[in-house]
Order: sequence, then structure tokens, then C-alpha cells
Amino acid sequence: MSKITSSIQEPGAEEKIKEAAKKVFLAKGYAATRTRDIAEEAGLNLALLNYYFRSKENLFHIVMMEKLQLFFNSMIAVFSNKELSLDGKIDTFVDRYITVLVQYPDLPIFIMSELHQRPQEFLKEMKVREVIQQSGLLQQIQERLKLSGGVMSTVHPIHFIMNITSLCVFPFIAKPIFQSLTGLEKEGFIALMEQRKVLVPIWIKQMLGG
Amino acid sequence: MSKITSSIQEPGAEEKIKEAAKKVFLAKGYAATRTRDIAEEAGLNLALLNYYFRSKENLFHIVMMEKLQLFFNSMIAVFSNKELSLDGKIDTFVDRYITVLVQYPDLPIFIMSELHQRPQEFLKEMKVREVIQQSGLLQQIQERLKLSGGVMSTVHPIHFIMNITSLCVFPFIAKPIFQSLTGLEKEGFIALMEQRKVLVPIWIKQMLGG
DNA sequence: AACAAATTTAATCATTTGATTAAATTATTT
DNA sequence: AAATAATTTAATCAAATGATTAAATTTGTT
Repeated sequence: MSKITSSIQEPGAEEKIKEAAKKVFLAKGYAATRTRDIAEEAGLNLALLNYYFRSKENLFHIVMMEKLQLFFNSMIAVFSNKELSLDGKIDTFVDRYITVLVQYPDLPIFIMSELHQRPQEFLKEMKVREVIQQSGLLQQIQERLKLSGGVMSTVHPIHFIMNITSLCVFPFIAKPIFQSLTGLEKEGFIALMEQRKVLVPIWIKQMLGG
Repeated sequence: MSKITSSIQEPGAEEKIKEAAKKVFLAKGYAATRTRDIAEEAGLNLALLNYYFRSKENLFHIVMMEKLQLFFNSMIAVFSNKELSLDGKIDTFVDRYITVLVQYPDLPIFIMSELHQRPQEFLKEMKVREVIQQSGLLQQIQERLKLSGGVMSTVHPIHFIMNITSLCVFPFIAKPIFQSLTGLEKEGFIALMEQRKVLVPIWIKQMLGG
């Protein structure tokens, strides 16, 4: 008897545990997660977690690095794309990023919460600084600000990175509050986020042009 | 011998424990906090925590409610002030709120993280919905949007509540990332936030007027 | 001062939790 | 098929953790 029942191969124990760990860590965070929760979610014996991953800490490190990639990759891919103008970067970033966040709504609070504990452990491996410096985005913003003149021309470009990420990410972090505020269910909330795909680029360009 | 050494009265054990609990819960979150950490921080015997507060859970509930008040009160006070125009609310809110957040930079990630677990437990007691409905803020936004005409006139006012809170709060939530990104220490980061006290109102008014 | 009430302490309990072990089972190689 | 290696399981360990207890100490009252 082969293990293949249909055309889809069932993942092995190691993969099952990692997927279960992603699910539980993302939902509850490191401190509130019990290794038994992960084993149960995977439908496997608890000892297999240590057999394949040595420790809860080590398994978390692997999961965290993957989630950090997911959180930063689509961001950096757009910001570093030398083909794109500033407006092109804004449009593409907002659309792609909100798409990712709609798919993984728990990702931002997980990342921010775990980075708030142990900030240096993970961020130094990510070299976010170097990537953004080399992307040319900061120069593009500064150039645009100079052109528009006015009050904003002397403002640090980092403010606009803060603005574009804030307007995309924060609604997902404060989702419980905004849902309580509006009375919207999951679908209604997603509808609002879909609207923001077109609204946020408009607002950001207004900020840059003032 | 009186307990009074100088003109300042030392707080009693109950108060010491609550203050220690605020400090530790805020820094580490509920799940990562050990009751022994709180007792040690207070410089008191562990049993006193249960003597005065019955349980970790109960102590947390008290701390969380106080921190929710701190997080929402200055917000609601401004938004509900019938004396203020829309522009007045924007200016006052941003200035006051960033002042609070500079003073308590860990407050937002704590609130968001704990609300993400148990969303209903705390939010239903806060009746955020009713307060915002009665504040008149949503009507003021809608009125302004109509006046300016254009694309934004049909957009839901909640988007602008999201925007103003996002631009103020998110930088504190993503502080480790922005510090890694800029290489700024605590003081440099605060300087950026001080700049945002004047910048955010400008940007928000641009959004409303487009 | 004598007594009662409130507070504080050290010791201890019962569970929970991350991890390990030795035996059992399954898969792979010879 | 036999032997070897890899995987899985149930049982167990040691440490951590929230909570309790009984005794000791301090404070307040008569």
C-alpha cells in the first residue's frame, strides 16, 4: 500500500508540526503557546516536536523567521524595484500589501508583539536598514518633496514610510477595536480594507504634493 | 516613630503591587508575566499578591481596565468635545495623543496585543461604539467630505478615524522596526514623534479636502 | 498593657510545562 | 528474510508556576 491516497501527498510529521506551530504561535504568541497545543494541532505525539525541532525556542525561531520574510518580502520587493517610479511604488505596494494582510490578518500583531520582546534577536538578521537605503525610495521621496516645495520639503522622508505603512497595517492591528466601533463582521471589515487599496495611494500622493 | 520620613507618604502594599503589576504586564504581556516577577518588582512577598488581589487573572483585569481608560480617555475627551470644530478636534487630538504616547510608548502594543486575545472580554465594557456615535465626529467628517466634493465625498467616515489613529499610534507599535530602519536611539525617535504633532494634522486636513 | 484584627512571611501544594527516555513500531537496506 | 536505521509512542522527569496555609509579626482598639 502506497501512502498516496489521492493525487495529493500528505505532509510528513516534521512539516505537520511546523504548520501547526505557525498556526498556534500566530494565534497566541510565543509566551501563551504550549508545546502540547502544537502537538495536538498537528495530531502527533508531543515528543516528535523535540525530536524534529529540539526545543520550543528553536521551533519558534524558525517560524518567526519565515513570518518575518512574509511580512517584509512583498514590501521590500516593491520598494527596491528600480523599474518603478515613486507613484508606481506607492500604487503597487499598497495593493499588494493589503492583499497579503487580508490573507494573513493576524500577521502584523504577531510580528509587532514578538519584536517588542527581543527586538535585536530577529531584526539584526533581517538587515532592513541596508535594503531600504539601497532601494532608492528615500531619494525618490526627497526629490518629490523638493519639487513640490512648501512646508514638507524639509521633512525627513522616513515620515512618509511611516505614513504608508501605518495606513496599510494599523487597521489590521486595531481590528478588534474598529470592528467593535463599526459593528462590522469579518466580511465588512475586509470590504473596508479593499476600499483602502485605492484610497491610501490617493492620500499618500496628497501628502507628498502639499 | 511615624512612617513618614519626608513629606511624601510611601504607598501601601496593595498599591505597590498594582504599580508593579502595571509595569510588568505592560512590558511583558499577560502570558509572559510571572506573579513572582510582580512580587519581586514590588519588593514584597508573593503571597501578598493573592491576599490583596485573589489571582493573577483578577489583578490583570484591574490593570487592563485602567490602561484601556488611559488609551481611550484622551481620545474620547477630544472627539466628544462639542466646543471643537473638526479642525480643532484634529489639532487637539494629535497633539494630546502623541504626548500621551511619548509618555507611555509601550501602551499601544500592550493594548492591541491583549485585545487580540480575548476581544470581547474588555471591549464590551468600554462601549466605544456608543461614545463615538454620540460624539458628532462622524457627522463632522461627512459634512466636510460633502463640502469638498470629489472622490472622497462617498467614502465612509470611519476611514478617517482609521487614518488619524494610524498615523499617531502605529509608529509606536512598529518602533523597533523604525529604530532599526533609521538607526535612531530613543531620543531621536521621540524627536520624530514631536515633529508629527504638527505634520499629522496637516496631512489629515489634506486628505479631507481632496 | 492586653486583646483582637490585619498584615506579612516562609514553606508547601497541586498543576502545568518543556523536555527526555526506553521501548515499540515502521521503514529501509543488505 | 534478516538486520539496521528511522520514526513514533507512552511514561516519566525536573523545573516552573499560581495559589494556599499556618505561623509570625505588626497594627489598631479597648
